[in-house]
Amino acid sequence: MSELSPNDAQQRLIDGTEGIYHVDAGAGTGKTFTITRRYANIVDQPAVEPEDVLLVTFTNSAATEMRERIVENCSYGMRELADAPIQTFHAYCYDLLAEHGYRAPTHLGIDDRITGSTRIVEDEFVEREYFREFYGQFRDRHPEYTDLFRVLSNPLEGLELVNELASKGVFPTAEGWYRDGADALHGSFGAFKSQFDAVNEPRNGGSKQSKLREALSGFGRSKTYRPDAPSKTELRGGRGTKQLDDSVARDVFESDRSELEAFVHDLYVEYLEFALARNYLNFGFLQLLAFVQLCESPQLRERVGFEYVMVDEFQDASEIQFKLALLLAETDNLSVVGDWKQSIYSFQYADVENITEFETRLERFAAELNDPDDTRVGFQTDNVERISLTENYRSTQSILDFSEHALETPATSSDSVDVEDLGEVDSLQSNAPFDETTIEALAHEDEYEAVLAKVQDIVGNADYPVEDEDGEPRAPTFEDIAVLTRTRDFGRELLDVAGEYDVPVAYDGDVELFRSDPAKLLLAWLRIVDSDADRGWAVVLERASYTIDEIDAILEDERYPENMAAFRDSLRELASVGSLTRRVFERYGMTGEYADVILHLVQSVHDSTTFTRGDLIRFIQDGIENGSTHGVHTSASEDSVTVQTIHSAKGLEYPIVILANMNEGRFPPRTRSSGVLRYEESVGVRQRKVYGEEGLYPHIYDNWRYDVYRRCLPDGYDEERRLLYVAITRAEHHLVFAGGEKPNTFLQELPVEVQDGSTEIERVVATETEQSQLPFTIASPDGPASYSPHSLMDDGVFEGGGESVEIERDGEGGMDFGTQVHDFAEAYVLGADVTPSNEHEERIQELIAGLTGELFAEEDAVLPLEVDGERVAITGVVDLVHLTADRVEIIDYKTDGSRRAQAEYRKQLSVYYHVLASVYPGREVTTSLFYSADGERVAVEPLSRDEVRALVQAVS
DNA sequence: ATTATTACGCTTTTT
DNA sequence: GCGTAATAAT
Repeated sequence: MSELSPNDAQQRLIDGTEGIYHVDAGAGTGKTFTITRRYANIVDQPAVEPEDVLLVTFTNSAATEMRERIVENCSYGMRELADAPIQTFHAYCYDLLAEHGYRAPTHLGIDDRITGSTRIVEDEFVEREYFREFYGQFRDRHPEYTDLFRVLSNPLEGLELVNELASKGVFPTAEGWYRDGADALHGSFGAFKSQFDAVNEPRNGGSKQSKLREALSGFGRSKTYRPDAPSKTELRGGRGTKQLDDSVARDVFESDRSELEAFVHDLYVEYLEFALARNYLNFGFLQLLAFVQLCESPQLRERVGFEYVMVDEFQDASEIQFKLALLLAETDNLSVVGDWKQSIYSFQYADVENITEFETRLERFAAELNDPDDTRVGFQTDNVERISLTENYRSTQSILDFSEHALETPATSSDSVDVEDLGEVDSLQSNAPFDETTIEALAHEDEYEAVLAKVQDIVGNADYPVEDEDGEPRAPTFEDIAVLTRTRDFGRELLDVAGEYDVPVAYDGDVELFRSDPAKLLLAWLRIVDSDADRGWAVVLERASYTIDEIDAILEDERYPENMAAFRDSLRELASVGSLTRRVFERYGMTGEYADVILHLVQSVHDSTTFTRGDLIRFIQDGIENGSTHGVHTSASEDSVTVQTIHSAKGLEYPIVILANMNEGRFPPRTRSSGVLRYEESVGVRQRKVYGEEGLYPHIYDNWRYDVYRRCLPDGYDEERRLLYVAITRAEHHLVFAGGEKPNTFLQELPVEVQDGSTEIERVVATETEQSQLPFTIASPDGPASYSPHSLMDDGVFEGGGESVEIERDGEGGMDFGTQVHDFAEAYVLGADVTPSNEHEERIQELIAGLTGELFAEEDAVLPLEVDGERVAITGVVDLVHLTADRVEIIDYKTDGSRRAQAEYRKQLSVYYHVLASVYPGREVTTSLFYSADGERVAVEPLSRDEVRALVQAVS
């Protein structure tokens, strides 16, 4: 945000430090700017210290940014604000419990304590492992719930339900439910009935059936209900009936759920006890216990309560977080700042009604929190001042005007938006220096290619002007463009295709860790160690460049390569999966970020449970299947297009946004609605499936009541429209919508003409100049002046470092054996008609045959280095450079006799590594040695630039 | 114009 | 198993 002085609305908020404020801060309206000024204004009062002001954000990075920007704007320095409560709800709750939460579990009747050693489980997959273990014990302890265990085929749904309840402030106690939790679990017929009535109203002035009746047209299709269920006709009435009978509502709502409720209670409280006994808390429990501790102790509220509470990004808050804010507010100096139109995190329990229904929820929650003997919210809640920030500092007016269409566009052909129900949309006014915006849409069956072609069309094109530093128009570069997508998969695919054409594209976001090479290899070795499983050996052998025929033969005879079998045996002797993991990664020289994160995960799971190899196998398989993601740092290269999900682009801005993947398929997902267990405020806790009576109906039946009531719950496309809105409002100057073979209704209905995309992509060629970017000078490495890998092979003596080392040979082919093999390899890559004359050459041939993409051999693989315009020679030549869309593999052939000189090879490969890494930014560069004696490929970890530089300088 | 039935594609997002 | 588009039936 570049504005220097606040506008009127911002100023009102900055100055209005006292009282309750509900701020509608639209996209790009200088929200952070205003909040930091307001904060500065508050703490600059003589009677107010930073510790009196709670400023809540939803990410740690947002908290850090806030803190930094506040320092710029107020009289306090970074040191004085270092401990100021500018943090996330989770971080605040953690601190609160660490200091005051010792007895928190006892308020729920749980005899346990929170201590300094209580950890937070941040990784959801690690927590799932814990939960699985808990669930196993729970099952054994509760034979009375056999029917529910059989219904709940996926135990993790239990965890999901527990987290959902925790996010809404529904907590168990040892004996029952905390405060009014029991009511919450039952739901309220009145609330349900009004939802029922709303969807059961006939449409088109009575000529058309209600939404509810239409939604139930498939009632009972492909499922079996218990015999007491009504038939489809009984439920809906005959053809021509317009709505369901009123009595259905009561029939659906009232059913005996006592067993389910008891089950949910026991599962919930016993899992909480399990976690506490294991000394860990998840994010939900963290907030749960902080809430309970605050609720139960007026003294604590007195002590930690804040004179001022501000919540940023309030549309991301869950119900429990709203309530926590109320408990922490000592006075009515409470302000919430957010934009309901950007609420896209419902799967993370964000509750958009916190902000759309702020005033009524505030009153209701305050009333619920207050007891006759304990006033927890001690201020008036009926005097809320609303401020709307509408001056936009990001986008052109064309884009801002267009963005409103997102909220009104139908998502499917049968969908319609009721503008009345929409909520208040305060139109934004642009501040852009010029508005030469293009808004266009394209669809092409080769969507990836079409998007990349569009990127190339835009870059350098004066028809797509963006702003330079002085606010003047300039032609765009790759960096100005962001491709936003709904799914990670699309982004990753686009990255692959971009690699094929050398279009500079970088993916920004988490990666699917378990689908990476290190994870797959680890899984393979685990399977080998466990049971010599074929699908383990196949992966390992393939990695070692055995051909399919060879692999088949080896698996058939179970005659595994000796060195591999020996490695397997050594793994079998290891006691822990942690050390096994480390050994596997060591063997392959995998020391990168991926391997580190996997090792860390394995160890964190292993530390606190009895984790076997079998468990680890399942853990990784799970990760692969579910595509579990983890933050792994990928270095951003220079001028390149950013690809990211819309969710991760929230809060960011780009001159040009291409919103891709606008294809059929519902989004965002609604996993919670399809689960077996579900909680909804109006109807309470419900189960979708029920079990037939023992002996009579041996199958699992669907619960017809569930099928009806779920059609009464709000189930629109509002969040999907908001996602669209968020994507559009990221754009400063230009917008492109892109779809594939089957564009979705959004793409068809938005007021923009959809053109046929072009797929003509110009291949980008790496330029010579990039090769001169290495900032260090290369001198001859040590060793004889004419040294090369070949010379080593030729005479078998390496004279580096002043001492001669005799290379041992198996006597397979005389002194120039290595040269022959290399000559064969080079001829083979260059397309000469050669046949292998020994098994070394055969293995190299197989290695090369298995590589797709471009291959550079021998002399072609030499990369001249230029430093300050001077050509610098490197002695030695790598044997093979293998180029694919996303990888550069540098491979040097060795027979087995040369292992002694590995340090030297490493140095040489490292130089190539850095050269190629700068020539092909964005691709993964690997260095390895291929041993033709056993067909094994060994990864070599390249030295860092500093290490190479130090070595080179030491020699020269 | 409205309602009923069938065919088909997809298993998504992340503090 | 679910929702949607396409198609058939009234």
